[in-house]
Amino acid sequence: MDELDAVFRALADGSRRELLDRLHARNGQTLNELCTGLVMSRQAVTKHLAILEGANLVATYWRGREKLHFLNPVPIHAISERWIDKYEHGRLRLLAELKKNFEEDSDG
Amino acid sequence: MDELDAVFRALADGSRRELLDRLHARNGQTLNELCTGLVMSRQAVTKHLAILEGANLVATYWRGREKLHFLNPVPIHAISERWIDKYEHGRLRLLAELKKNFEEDSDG
DNA sequence: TCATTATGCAACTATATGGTTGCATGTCAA
DNA sequence: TTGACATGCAACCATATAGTTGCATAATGA
Repeated sequence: MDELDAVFRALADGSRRELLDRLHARNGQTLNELCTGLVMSRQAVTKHLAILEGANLVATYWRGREKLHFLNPVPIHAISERWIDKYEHGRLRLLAELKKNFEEDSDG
Repeated sequence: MDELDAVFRALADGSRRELLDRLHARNGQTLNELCTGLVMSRQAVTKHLAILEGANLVATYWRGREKLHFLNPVPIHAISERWIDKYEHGRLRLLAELKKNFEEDSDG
């Protein structure tokens, strides 16, 4: 369960989700490439990427002096399967409960 | 997109995910019921529930002096559809890219 | 060789976060 | 009516987080 926690925490930040989106759009980018167009400093991006790496969402390897970043979709698949699906299954039932509750509420 | 951010942030904390799990197990619990068995104070639970409410993950209504909490599955469905699915679709391709990259790496 | 480029490391800062405690308010039931 | 119960509100605290700046290191290429 601790792996899930790292992933959820990593995904909590919008800048990190944007970095993932950029890698999703074009995989294997260098740090500098990922920095272009962002308002924050390179160091800030480095830190975000380190957190994504720590959550196994990004894998890296060195090509000369460049560090290439690759998206690893496995942890996202994991939270989808192990956590989100649980809520999706009972979704219509839960919605019905909510609705019923609000109806009772407005009835008095 | 700001709604997604609130949901991701709300889900980042393990205590909050546990509260959602408890409501998923039994919907409509009062604050006191949700507190039982947890190590933190009632006030801490209140704050967590407020954050979940702020992200629309939990809906509440009053019955006398008791506050009932209901799970709202819609935001979880939303992040699943609007964010996670995007990564799930290209998942095998992304994995293949990762694998290929590591093979090239070990080749030299 | 040497300047340039790509990145890392460390120290520092401001604010967000998760938690606490104490007291107030409103509802229920004897 | 009054005490107990369920919850809210506010102040406070320690730590985590997101960001910065400055300097160091290593690869590239002219």
